[in-house]
Amino acid sequence: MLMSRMFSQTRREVPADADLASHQLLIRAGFIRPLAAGIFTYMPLAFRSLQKIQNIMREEINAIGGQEINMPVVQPADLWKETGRWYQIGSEMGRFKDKSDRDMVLAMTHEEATADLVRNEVRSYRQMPSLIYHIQTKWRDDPRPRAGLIRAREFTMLDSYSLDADWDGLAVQYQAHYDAYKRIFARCGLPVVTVESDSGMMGGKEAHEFMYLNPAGEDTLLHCPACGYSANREVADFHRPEISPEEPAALQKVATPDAKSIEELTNFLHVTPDRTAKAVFLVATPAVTGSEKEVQQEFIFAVVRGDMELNEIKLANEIKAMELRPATEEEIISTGAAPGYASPVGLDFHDLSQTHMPVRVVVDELIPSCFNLVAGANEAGYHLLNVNYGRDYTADIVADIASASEGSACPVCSKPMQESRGVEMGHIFKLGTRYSEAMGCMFTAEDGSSKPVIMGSYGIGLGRLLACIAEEHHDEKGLCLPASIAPYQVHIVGLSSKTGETEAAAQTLYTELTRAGIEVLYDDRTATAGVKFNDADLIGIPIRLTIGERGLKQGGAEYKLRATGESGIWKLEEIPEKVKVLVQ
RNA sequence: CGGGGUGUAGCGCAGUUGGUAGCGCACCGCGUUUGGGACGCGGGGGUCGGCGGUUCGAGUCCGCCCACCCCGACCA
Repeated sequence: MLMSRMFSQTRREVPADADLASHQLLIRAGFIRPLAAGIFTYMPLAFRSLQKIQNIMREEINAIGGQEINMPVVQPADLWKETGRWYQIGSEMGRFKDKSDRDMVLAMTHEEATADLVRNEVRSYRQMPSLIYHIQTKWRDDPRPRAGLIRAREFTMLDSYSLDADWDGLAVQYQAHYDAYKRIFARCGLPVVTVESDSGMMGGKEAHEFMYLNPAGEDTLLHCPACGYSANREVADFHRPEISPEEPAALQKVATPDAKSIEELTNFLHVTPDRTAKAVFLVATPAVTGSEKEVQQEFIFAVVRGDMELNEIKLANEIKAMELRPATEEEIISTGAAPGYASPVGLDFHDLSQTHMPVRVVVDELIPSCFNLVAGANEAGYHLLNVNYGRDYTADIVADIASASEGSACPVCSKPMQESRGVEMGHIFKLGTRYSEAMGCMFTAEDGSSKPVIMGSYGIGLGRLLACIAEEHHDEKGLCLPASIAPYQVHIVGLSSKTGETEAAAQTLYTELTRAGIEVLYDDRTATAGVKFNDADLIGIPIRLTIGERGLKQGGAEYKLRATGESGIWKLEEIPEKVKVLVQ
């Protein structure tokens, strides 16, 4: 490629609206251009890198038996109504009507399309195991796109779908993806860690995420250095501390004016947060499948120890809620509780005339083993001392609903865990029969019975991957993408000379390397050396070859490796061979 | 959706008490240059985010709206 003909231009200035290094550099180097919030054009350089990433993906997924297809982005809403996701998913889903007023969906993911395909194609256990995949556009109208390609609204995803006749088969394909994904990230030069995760809107049994550790990440991970346990905070388990027994003391009401928060309360009473109970109020919408009818919301009265945070994901999973939102002050009062001074003590939740909503009390599993906690008195300005679970109140559910945090005891080995931030690069799900049952994907088993197909789904976001690779591989001068995914392998910087000999030598080298099958970006512009060098650093092609009088005098070209800075002289005739060795 | 910020040339920005809109880079022409973002001369480029209001007069003051960015809520 001649740089004088390249469509994209580099920029000297840092774009004013980009914060993250990857975002700034991808724009400055001319890889991407924004069209709207979270919507980008991939320019020729990014397009080439993405194609290389795609080819790595194809090789790895084909190697585990994948067959590439291409499913539509625009889909009839009927499919999504069948699985219930039309109703479960909110404004994140792109919806519109076609000319005959039919509800349509912009695909966020392709489980429905896959299930529809499967129910029409798969009849027999003999057709499985099977694995189909595509690399396709997704639309997710994120409430807050940010960080350039890392959190976009429109993006390309590799998503594959495994089909099995039994659970053992799913386990095999799940593990195959786990391994293939690790190879994909390794080949792209991106370090990732795997963690147990929540299955979120996908549903299903088991899930893992592939995380790129980076402070800019939006997920919080817990990792045990001692035994290797790692999980997303959304689902991370932890050992609750041992509580030394105490004699339950008599309840005592004390005035605690203006002590609405745990911090104010502990300061006022001179106790530590672990001696208090924290009440959190939420309104839950129960999960539904495939039905449009109104569902009864319920009021959730959640209690965790004062030094811990409620984990809404765990809670939602525990009570099988589709959606949780904070309760309003009116709703809290209607249960008889006093906002800021609330506890389940002394409340009767059976009278629904006030709340119009059933109430469930859910307490964290640590609470029943605690003694003499401080809790709200359900009267503004007062708390109760010596509240004991069992004696003073009970719960409908006792469960793990608290978040693990830095230092929490590992659920496996009880050693303290560490917290870190990560970007979700890939997510794999054991869907099981969540979609096949809802959409009637049945096959005839060996014994003649009819059974639902057992599915798995697996995804990697391509743009996010490119952005994180850029995040990992850059310096103050620009990008230095790994050779496996760099848009070109060699960047020839052709300097000008009075005699024209450097131009001629650069042109010859360009032709020769291209003929040898090497991808070359040749800077043939009439710009000054500084401009060319700076652009080469910014774009970050792995091997830079400078053709100038200085090098030609020594019988060759100066090479410089972008990633390491290693440099020297290569004789012109040996360049193709040297390059081939390096980019392998 | 809540909080904060920014919208002026392709990019980065300035624009005072309200008085016909500027700088740097980029771009075009000519010339001189040519090893780390050259120089001279000349030139083109604007619905000052939009609509409405105040005013003799609005980039500037007021109101509403929109877009983009950041924090939070949210998020496979």
